[in-house]
Order: sequence, then C-alpha cells, then structure tokens
Amino acid sequence: MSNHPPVNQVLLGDCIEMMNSLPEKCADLIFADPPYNMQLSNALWRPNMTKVDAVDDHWDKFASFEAYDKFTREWLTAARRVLSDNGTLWVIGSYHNIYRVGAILMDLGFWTLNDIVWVKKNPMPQMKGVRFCNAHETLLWVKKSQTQTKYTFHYREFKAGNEDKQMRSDWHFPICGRGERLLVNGVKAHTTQKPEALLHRVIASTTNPGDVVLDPFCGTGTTAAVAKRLGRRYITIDREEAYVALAKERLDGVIPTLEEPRAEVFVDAPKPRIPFVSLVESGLLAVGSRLRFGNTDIYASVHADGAISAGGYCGSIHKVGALLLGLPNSNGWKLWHFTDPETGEEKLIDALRPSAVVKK
Amino acid sequence: MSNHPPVNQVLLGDCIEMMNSLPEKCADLIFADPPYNMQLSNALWRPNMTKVDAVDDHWDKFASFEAYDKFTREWLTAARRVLSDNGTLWVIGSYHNIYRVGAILMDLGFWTLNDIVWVKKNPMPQMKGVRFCNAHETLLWVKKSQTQTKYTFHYREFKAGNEDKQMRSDWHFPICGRGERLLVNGVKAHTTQKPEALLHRVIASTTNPGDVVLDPFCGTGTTAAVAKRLGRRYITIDREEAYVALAKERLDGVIPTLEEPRAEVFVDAPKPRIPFVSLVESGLLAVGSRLRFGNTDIYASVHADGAISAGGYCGSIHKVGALLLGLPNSNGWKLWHFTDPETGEEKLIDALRPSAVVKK
DNA sequence: TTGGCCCGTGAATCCATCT
DNA sequence: AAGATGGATTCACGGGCCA
Repeated sequence: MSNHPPVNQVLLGDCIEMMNSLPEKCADLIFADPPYNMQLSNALWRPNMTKVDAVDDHWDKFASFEAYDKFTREWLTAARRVLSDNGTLWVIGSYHNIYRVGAILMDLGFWTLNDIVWVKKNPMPQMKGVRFCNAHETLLWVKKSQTQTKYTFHYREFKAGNEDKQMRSDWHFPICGRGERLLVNGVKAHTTQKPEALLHRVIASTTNPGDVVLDPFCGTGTTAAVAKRLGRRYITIDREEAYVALAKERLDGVIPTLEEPRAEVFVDAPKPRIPFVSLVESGLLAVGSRLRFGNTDIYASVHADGAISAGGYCGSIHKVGALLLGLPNSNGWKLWHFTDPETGEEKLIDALRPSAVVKK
Repeated sequence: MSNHPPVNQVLLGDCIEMMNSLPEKCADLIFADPPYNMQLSNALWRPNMTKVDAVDDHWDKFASFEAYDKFTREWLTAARRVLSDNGTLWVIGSYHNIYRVGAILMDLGFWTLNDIVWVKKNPMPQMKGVRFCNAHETLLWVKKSQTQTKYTFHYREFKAGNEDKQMRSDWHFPICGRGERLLVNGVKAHTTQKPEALLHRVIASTTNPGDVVLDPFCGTGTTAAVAKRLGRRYITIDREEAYVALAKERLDGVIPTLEEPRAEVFVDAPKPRIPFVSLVESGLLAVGSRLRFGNTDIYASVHADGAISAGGYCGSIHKVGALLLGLPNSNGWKLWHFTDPETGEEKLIDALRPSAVVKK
C-alpha cells in the first residue's frame, strides 16, 4: 500500500483487513454504522438450527455477545490505527448493540465527546403494543484519547445556523423516505439506509473540506455520497459486491456543491488576540490614562509597558481584574472601560482590539 | 427477614446488602438512579465568571472502570434476585455510565424492552463551545430474561393519554427546577434530584396500583414519593443517613391521589399536539380529579396515565367524548371542563394546553 | 396588578499557547 | 513535560425587585 490512502474509492473486502492495509492515521473522520445481527436471529437459534427452548440458556446468548464484542473490538482497533491523531470517530446504533459498542469504545481508550440521539419524526410504529415506540437511534462521537486536545468541531458555525443557539445532542430528522431510498428492482436496496441529512450534520460539523472521511460499513454509500457532495474525500468499504457496485453507481451521480469562500468577518467571533500593550504603543490608549473597573468607583492607571495599577495591585489587566473580583482568573478585556476622547462615552477596552489590529 | 417485604419504608444501609436481606422476588418494579461516575477534573467557570456547582460527591467516585463495573454487576445481581418474575427494571444514566450499565445488563441476562431518552427542555449549556450541548439522559427498561412473557405495560392507556398515538421512546420534560427541588438551609439537598414528572411516567406506565416499587438509590426519595402519590407501595434504600431522614420527611407529606375505578369499556382508537397525559404528569391536573362533560351532569375521572373514565367508558378524552355524543369522533380538548382550584371556575381543559407546552 | 430587568442555577467527562 | 498565562465561553426558567 502506498503512503497515500486510496481516496474517493469504494473498496471491496472485509473492513478489518482493508483498514489494516491502509496507511496509518490517514482518516480525519470515521463514521461507522456497524451491523448488529446478534440477537433477534442468532440468539433464538443454535448454530445447528435447533431452536433454543431452555428458559435460561445463558451459554448461547453469552457466546453470541462474545462474538459480537470480539468483532467490535477488532474493527474499532483497526479503525483506531487509521484515524488521524486529530481525528474523531462516530458510531451509530440502536439499543441492540450501542451499549456494547459504547463500553468497548471506553475500554479501548476512546473518550466520549457526546452521545447524540437521532429522534425520528416518523418511526416505524410498535406493532404489538407491548413496548414504547422505538423512535430514536443513538450516535456516539468520540476522540482517540482523553488527552487529545485537537479535533474539528464547527461550533460557532452550527450555532449561527441554529438560531444563534448552540446545537444540542437531540437531532430531529425524518427517516430515509421514498424519494431518497435506493431501490433495486423496486425493492429497497438496503434495510437500514440512513438519511443524507443525518450524515450532512455529522460531516459538516466535524470535518473540513478536503478531509478524508472513512466509512468501514459502506452499505448504500450514504456517508461517501454526502462526503463527496460536501467537498470532502472519502474511503468506504463493504464486503458485499452488490453494495460496492450500488455505491459506486450512486457516487458517480453525486456532484460536489461548492461553497463560496466564507466572508472574513464572522459575526460573534472572538476578537483578534493582541497584547494589551499594543493599545498603548499605537496611541489608542495614552500612558497614564485611567480605566474604570466595571461600573465601580475603582480606576486603574495605564503604564507604558502595558501593566496597570489599581487597588494597590500592579499587573496585567487580567490578573488585577481577577484579584479585584476575588477569582483565580478573569478576562480583563471585558472588565475595564476607557473614556472615548471624542464622544466622552465609556466603552470596554475590548472595543479597541480591532482598531489595534488594523493599525498593527 | 420475614416473608413479607418491609414496604413503605426508607431503609438505611448499603443497597446491595439491604437488597440481599429482602425476600426474593418481592418487587414488581425496580427504578435505579445509580452514581454516574462523572470523572470530572478541573473546575468549570461560566462566561459570567461564576463557578458551576459540579457533582463532586464522594458517592460518585470510583477508582476505575473495573471498579465501576464490579459495583454495577453487584447491585444489578442483587436487584435481579428481588425482582418479581413478572417485574421489570429501569436504570437512568448519562453517557458516562449508561453504556457500561447497558452492556452489563445484557451480560446478566436482562432483556431490553426499550431505551428511552429524556430530552431536557432546559439543559445546562455547553460552556466552552467545544461539544454539542448535552441535552438528554438515557433510561433503560428491561425485563429479567428474553423468555419472560408477562410484564406490566399500560400501552393502551398511555396511547389514550397521548392523543391516541402510541407513546414514543423520546420523552420531553424540563429538569428539576426551583420549586420542586428540595432545599436544606437554602442549599440543594441533593445534586441530582430527578423531576417527579419523569418518575410519574415510569411508574404509571409500568406498574399497577398496589405494586411494590423498589429504588436502591433513594437520594431525595423522588421514586418513593411518586409511587406513594400514585397508590403504589415502595421500598427505598440509601446509605446516607441524611438522605434517609430527608426522604422520610418528604414521604410523610405525600398524600396519595386516589384514582376512581376504571370504566369497563376501554375505547381504543386512533387521533392527534400536546399529549393529554402531560397535564397529569406536570401536575396541572391531579390524578383522580373530575372533568365535566360540557354543561351536563356527566363527570369523568382522570387516571394517572391520561386515560379518563366516564359514563361506563374508559379511554382518551376524545374517544370517551365521542361515545357520549354518539359521534364517531370528537375533539376532547373542547368538551371537558376542569375546576380551577384557585378560582373555582370551570374551564375547558383546552385552556391548560399552553401551560403544558411551556412546561414541556 | 403587571411587565420588564436582573440574577441564580442545573449529573459537565468543557481551552490554547507559550515558556 | 509541566506550569504559567491569556482570554474565550451559556440557555431556559423561575424568583425577586422595581417602576
């Protein structure tokens, strides 16, 4: 295998073997929708196709849980190897498998960022009236380790797209409907095809354009299709030739929708980081000028080196502010006010930061 | 220990030992809110520079995942012994623990009926903008084994109380706020008190009046309080004397709200905005309160699950109303009147819907 | 009485960079 | 590598105060 991963391809084969043949740390994001076929079918029948009738035949169930756990550990271990050190991983599942997957993720050292519930607008009803209608699925979003500090998350952008409120852990989407669902000879091509809207939120929120998105359980290729549409690269794997063929055909029809470049000024973005002293150096604040602490009677005087003096303390705007507040730390930019020499208005020194950058 | 369980008591002691000292199979329902093993490290400050009052209670400290798993296996094993063969068990948790709990439940032979997501209307925000806002918790509802055939589930009644649509796995309740939260000397008595509305839905949907409800992690006694209010018996355990004393005092103040007997004929039929049961869960309508049918002499009584009984029929506000009118269907919101406890005025229950929406 | 504003607070695995 | 420093970051609801 080359040093460069085979991007924008649908690979045929066992996902564990295929991932192990890819270069290390080549994926920026992994999204996985693994099978969970261990209970409803397997647990009812023994391997020799006799029906399990014992009331508490734990052996059979235990064996199939173990097999599922082994499979899960193996594909997650392979996934971990190909995941970039700044990458994150998503797994989707239902109550049949997600608890086992979640526990194994923790055991392998992954660290949970969020669990997300996909609340279905139109779930399959509960036919027999013996349970609550199962109207959601669960996604786990994890990083490689507790100590990993960097990962991609477009918090600010999704907040802007969500009525200026931070995006929550409950996501509301309809299930994959008739217009979206892939059919082969009039019957659905895959039983658990996921809606593109769900993958859109996953990929758009936790990757950047150009990133490599890996899906080890391709199916109809929804992950790869949304990745391609959003200008990401993809690698996806399935061991069924039929799915590989289907996904390739689907992907051929996907045209990336190019975003225009983002405007320079993001409203509500943090101010540029500048040293406080540059306000003094640039003349925006005169040496010796006075800063009011909040709306109190406490004033600080500005020194030529960017330190300030107030209440008997000399130090940074942050440290002096924190001491006056009795807190371990503070953001001095949001505490101190200067008097605008033109209007006589009192304003936060925070308002001077953009000017200082322009002046540089 | 006697053959009869010590019902309607708050027991002081380790829940594993205490459960092992109870008679076998004495509980019809177990609801457990175990420690979540939150693993918090540093203090968290809000943007307004106040400190988040974190859950740093000693009872939430575990040395490792293994220690937490061992604890979980032990209390679940003890719970299994005291759970009736027709009983079911609920556990609530967050992503910190629920995946481990779920896997262990399966390993012990419990069989999942549903996982339920409690979607919080008003969660604590994500302070640092580095994740999605964690806006839900998860409940697991399980039976003792795959082969268990009998358990209590008031499917029809909750469907009747939910606009004639089957109750789903996503439950929307606000968190336990001021007003409901117990205070001791002005500070919260417990860091993780659960809202009564949540327990109402659990207990009303999966037990019958007179059933024994066991909660091994009593805390402020919410489970027992709701059980008592709904005419169930309770056993609850805590190893902290302070919590036991608090719960006892709380329970002394709880008066059971008696339901009238259910009418013989249950009307079951399909129709739809706010589930009527929300009015009951949120306390806007008391269990057992009476609703007047138009300006007639006919009165209905309200059941804990949102069904009503009147004129010999039990069912939704819509279907019972329709039968009384001799029509195929009706809008129950426009038919039934309640008496405002403050003014003594009769008003349409429709008038309560906005309040319920706000609460939701 | 009512409406508006301010403040407190809730199960939270919650920073980035430089020295 | 660990510690110090700069400075970025929140939503819904209820209660109390004041006009």
